[in-house]
Amino acid sequence: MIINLPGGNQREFDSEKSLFDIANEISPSLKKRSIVARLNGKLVDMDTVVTTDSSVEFITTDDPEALEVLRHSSAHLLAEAIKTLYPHAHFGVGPVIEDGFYYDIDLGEDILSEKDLPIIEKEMAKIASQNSKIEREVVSKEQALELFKDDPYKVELINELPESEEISIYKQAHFTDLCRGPHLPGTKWIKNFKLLSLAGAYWRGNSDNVQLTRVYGTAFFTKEELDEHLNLLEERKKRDHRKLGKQLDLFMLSEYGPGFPFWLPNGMILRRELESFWYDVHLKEGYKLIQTPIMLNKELWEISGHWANYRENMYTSTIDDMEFAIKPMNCPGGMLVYKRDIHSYKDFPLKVGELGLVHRHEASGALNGLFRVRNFTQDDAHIFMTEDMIVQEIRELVRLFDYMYKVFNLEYHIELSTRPEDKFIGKVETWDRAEKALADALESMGQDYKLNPGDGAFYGPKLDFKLKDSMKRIWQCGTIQLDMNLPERFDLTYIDSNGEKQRPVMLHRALYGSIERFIGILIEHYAGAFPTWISPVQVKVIPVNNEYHLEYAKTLVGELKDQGIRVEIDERDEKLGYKIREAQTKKIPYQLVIGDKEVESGQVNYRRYGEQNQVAVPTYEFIEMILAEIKEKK
RNA sequence: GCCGAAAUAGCUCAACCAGGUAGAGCAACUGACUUGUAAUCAGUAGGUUGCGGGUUCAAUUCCUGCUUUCGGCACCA
Repeated sequence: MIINLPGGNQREFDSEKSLFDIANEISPSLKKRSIVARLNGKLVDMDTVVTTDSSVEFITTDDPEALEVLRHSSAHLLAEAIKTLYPHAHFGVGPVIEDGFYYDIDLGEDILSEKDLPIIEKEMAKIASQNSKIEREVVSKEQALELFKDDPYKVELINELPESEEISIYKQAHFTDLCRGPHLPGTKWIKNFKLLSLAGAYWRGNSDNVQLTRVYGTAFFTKEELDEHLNLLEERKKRDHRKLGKQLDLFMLSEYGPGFPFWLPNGMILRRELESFWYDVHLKEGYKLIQTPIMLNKELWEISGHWANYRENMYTSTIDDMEFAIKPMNCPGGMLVYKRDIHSYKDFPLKVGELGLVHRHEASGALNGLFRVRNFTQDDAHIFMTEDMIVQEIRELVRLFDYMYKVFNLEYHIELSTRPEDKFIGKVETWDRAEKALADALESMGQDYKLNPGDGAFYGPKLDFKLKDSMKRIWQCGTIQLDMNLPERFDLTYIDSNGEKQRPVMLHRALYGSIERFIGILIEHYAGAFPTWISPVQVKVIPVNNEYHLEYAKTLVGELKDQGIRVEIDERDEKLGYKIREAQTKKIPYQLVIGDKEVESGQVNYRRYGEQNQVAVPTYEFIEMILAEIKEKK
């Protein structure tokens, strides 16, 4: 039997051997470090016996796959501990997730609270220290059903496994789980783990099903890595935009309006900067700007289809015996504007933008700071054109989006969502053409994207721009959606070169997505230390001694204000250190300390936020520098 | 919406487990100090303990309904 190893090496063995033995033959230390192995491309347990010529790659603790195995086995260990403490517990699923693992558990009448987590952890550690072997066994469906007959969730899973699939179970000490594997050779590897949180989670992710208790945890091979991860979690909490929003006086929320954010003066500056940037860019790009009403007659929403499809999320009001709805989207209003005029193919592409305030009644449990609110401003635009313009327009948009996101140093990836399986309107051929147009545009630019089959809106395929925040959550911000529905429903037309009426193609697109959410992401992205151009206060002037330096400081503030720089002076009778500390905690980009030296030389002494060194420059030089920085959006 | 947890001064938190009508730091205000890169000192004021109901001689504390927030789930045209 010949075993091919990575790097073109080969070993020959007379008889069948377990992967343990093979690793041992290569080197005892390899055996010690190996968690699982890739046998002919498939990850398997170390006690797997190899009988024929094969390729083998040992996965050691250094490989990323090993971490997943560790976490998967940690989930089993968690289950075993729970089973020990709560013998009546039934188990759902316990998979590995991005930063750890979880297990869904039915505890019957029992309720777990955070206080129980350390107790469970202790039990886990106790079991792990016994170093029981984790062993795989293949069973028939009947055996599996018999084995898990008291576990209703497992029975459900077993019954849904395809007949062709081999059913395996994993045994460790006093616990056996239905599992595909692979797993660690033994529980002794599980040393550095932590249970993090509890949550309710619907069985199989369906809200019609019962809710199980989900325990989240994480695990690493070394204590250092675990500590580092836990520190990271702490760090992320510090960046939480809700916390920073409070500290930096950006926005507030009130019980009187759950999900309706209030913008404070500092937050308004962020908004206004983002909005005026948006307006500038869009005017440059040839967009026309409009504003449509917040509230429109129910009949309009019947035409648009929102009344039938989106009513649950709409706020309504009856006025003069007529029913009105507050707009959850801007498009129907935009349609009315389009229909006001007769359009020619010569007008195309017609790009119409609107920063429109929409209201959506989101589920109470979904609300989350600025990330999920009930009223928000969409930076919407509708682009009307002929079908053969699609590829070119998409290219233009991807370029525009890329430019805007780069200004903020934001990472993103694009997803192409295609026709839903059953719920869609229009002809399949039209969908195919539209999807191809989107894909062609991306490919012609060499732009990578992920395919999201069946995830399109019912009215058309879309490109979503997903930004990653500091909590590693993915947020949909930008979106480009082809709409094959509204032009039809509103009977939009244009006159083609033959003088005949035609149906235009329409794109919806949003770049920030929602200004509120985008600001939330920026707060966390910058940890509240905004680049100068959007910073609510750009410069803080601090006189060393009011008696001698206040006058000069005030003159300086005047000069900066004349240049449009947002500057504040701290003229309180406090120690210098006190005022500096406050300027630092408010994360103001530049603090200028004005004392004798500056007054005498006509200079300023600045310190950039996040830096320790102080720089003395002539006032005009400082002004030139900061103006350039603002202009370049740094 | 669902599961679980929480709500005390403007902010961050204590007192609650074993009921006896709340305390600290920061911020605010007053005064003194007159300062060179992250907190000067002293004093003053600040609370219907989220809202309502119940148990009790007595409720911030125990029970309960509601509201909001947090962690998730579901949702997210």
